[in-house]
Amino acid sequence: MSEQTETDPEPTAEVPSPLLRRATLRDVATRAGVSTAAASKVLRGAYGVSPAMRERVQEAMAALSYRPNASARGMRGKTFTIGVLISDIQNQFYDQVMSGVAPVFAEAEYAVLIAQAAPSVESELAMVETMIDHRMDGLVLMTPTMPRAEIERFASLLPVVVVARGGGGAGFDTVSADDEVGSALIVDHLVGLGHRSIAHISVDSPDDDPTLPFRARTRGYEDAMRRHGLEERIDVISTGWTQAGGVSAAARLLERDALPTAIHAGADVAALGLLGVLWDRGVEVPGDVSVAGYDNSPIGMLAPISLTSVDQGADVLGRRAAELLLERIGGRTEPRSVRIRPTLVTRGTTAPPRA
Amino acid sequence: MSEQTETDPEPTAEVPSPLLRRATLRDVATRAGVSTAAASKVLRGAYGVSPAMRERVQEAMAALSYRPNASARGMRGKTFTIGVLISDIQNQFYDQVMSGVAPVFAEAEYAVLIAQAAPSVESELAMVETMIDHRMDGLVLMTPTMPRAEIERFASLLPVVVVARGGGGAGFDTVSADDEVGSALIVDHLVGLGHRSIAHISVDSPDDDPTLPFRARTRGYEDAMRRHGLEERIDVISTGWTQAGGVSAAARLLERDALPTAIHAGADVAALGLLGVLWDRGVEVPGDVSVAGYDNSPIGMLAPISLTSVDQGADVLGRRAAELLLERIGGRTEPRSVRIRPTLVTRGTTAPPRA
DNA sequence: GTCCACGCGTATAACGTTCTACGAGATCGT
DNA sequence: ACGATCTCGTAGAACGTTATACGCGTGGAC
Repeated sequence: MSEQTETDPEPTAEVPSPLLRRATLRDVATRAGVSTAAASKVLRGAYGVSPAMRERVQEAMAALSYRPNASARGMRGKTFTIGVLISDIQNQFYDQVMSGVAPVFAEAEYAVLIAQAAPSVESELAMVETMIDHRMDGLVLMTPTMPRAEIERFASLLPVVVVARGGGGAGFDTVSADDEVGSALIVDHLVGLGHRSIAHISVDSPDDDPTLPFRARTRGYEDAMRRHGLEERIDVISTGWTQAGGVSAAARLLERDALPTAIHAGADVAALGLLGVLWDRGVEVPGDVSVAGYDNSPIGMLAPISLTSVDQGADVLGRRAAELLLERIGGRTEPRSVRIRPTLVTRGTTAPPRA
Repeated sequence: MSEQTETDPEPTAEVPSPLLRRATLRDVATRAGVSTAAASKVLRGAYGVSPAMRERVQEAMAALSYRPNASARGMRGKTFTIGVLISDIQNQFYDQVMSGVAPVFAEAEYAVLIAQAAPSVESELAMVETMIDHRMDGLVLMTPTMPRAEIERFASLLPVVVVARGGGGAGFDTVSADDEVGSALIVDHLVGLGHRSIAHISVDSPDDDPTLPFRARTRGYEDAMRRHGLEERIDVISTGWTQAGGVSAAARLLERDALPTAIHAGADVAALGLLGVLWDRGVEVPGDVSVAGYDNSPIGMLAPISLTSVDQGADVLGRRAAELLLERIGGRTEPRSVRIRPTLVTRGTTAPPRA
């Protein structure tokens, strides 16, 4: 609307109608008495700047509280922004992962923006496309359920790291806890307590990609059962790893003549839904039935719940993922695959079966 | 966490493509045999396109699976992207709000990206700046704790709607539940049960802006106490509305000679932390002390917790916020302020005091 | 027949960066 | 003394859109 005067006495008492009029690199350059190219060099820490010039430009930037326009940057160079895809933001696990991710990118001066996907492959794909539209410099995908081919396709466009879905990839990195091992930890623990009738809640999905967490954990459960000579007792209930999934699993179990003596719920959220129903029906935990979750979420630690679970080391997962992504942005192309060994956390919901 | 193993799968067959080579509007135009200006018109649904041309261009877009470059768009026009600031992503309340926000923007063909702030004003400011750097078309701020002047400043740059922090604003809209009323609902409920000794957990913060939720809820508590002639019994413990805040509030209370007969925890998360300690110490709830939360989060509904709480209508809050933001983007400048009446949800953690 | 409005397209200048050239001095080896 | 080299700085062309300003037929009104 009106022209900008540098000798503006009072910092605008009026409403600034020129939507989004922030200082630009050209403003900085003008104020510092150099070319925009020079200002850009200072901004990027590029070669060819004298200490004197750097000083002046930085001063001008501070004085104008200059902030680089990410859109403009995205047109030619980098945006210094990382995109994170989270499907189930409810799940505290991802929040814990983020607490590992955030400081690494903050340290490297990358901004982080999160895209929340609805629980469907289409939504995941759409959100990833959106992040690419915004020219993010790299992507962290939290337990994507999309086909691996799609992940490869994205990875051919920009650096990608997948968290909590193992198996490695040709063009991207993966960071995950070993779900088969974690699942076996639970079975071993329950068998060690004397259980033989152990049910497992899995996810009802047509996708049988072996790297999907629920496939891996179910495989770990089945292998462990076989290893203990309990092949006949393998008992998988496929609903879903949500609170609702736990509720319907409980309903199915309660329809039977007898409950199993232990349930490996696959995820804490599912265990919570399951526990809610059991408690309501007066089923005693761990008296009548032992219950184990997976993820070691903060809620499960609460005294009245005290859920036995498996810790995936979420923050470590997040930190390693961020580090790998930075490496990839730095130019590495050989894929890497980090696998963390999960640990069992024994609490009050598991105990020996009633004699 | 235990140590991890790192394996490197077979090296990449090849580096797939020149990073980020997607179809551009020019490609579309060439394929359709028109100018880029024409293609742009079709893309934006602007005036001056014949049905035939529209047809051909749309066909070309589909064939090339064209996606507009948000960075380029951001340089001149809009990015069709909304930014959401969430401070405490742990808190399920915001997830519920998002479930109201998302469909509205999806319908209007806006993408939504989330910035997660650490719990500090500096972090909030930095994340908002980041979103402006990316030339978002509008911002939804979830319970920002930054000074109102800062919000006004941002609102002078782009459309802003504030959720769950009331009071209205000069240059932005607000959508919130009435915290004073909600807080009074709890006090009335407890007094109705016969309680007279009712403590309240608030937030330890130097900021006394009356629109901050914790100020409003504490005000509501105090007013209600006065209204019931319990002015002398006003008892505010300022720690924080987090699980940890609940834990330290519990510690402070247990140091005393006698516990209050009821506690208005201010937030479900704080109530959970509080409950954990009480349960551990063998304090019976609601026998020895009644506890009420605020937010009506899914965890509190779980049978063994069964937390009395206040429902803010999170999804309605989210939907209205999104609608208001779209209006603002559409050109409205008069501020609007939506206030929702919260409702009490009575559950198992509140009961009459022991005679 | 002229005039003008209208419908439909195109040409082109931004937008704010990055980055490749390139030039002007200063420094240096011989 | 004289190129060769290095250091520090500038010019200017992208990048992919949007939006303004035109141009050019058509056809209706007079």
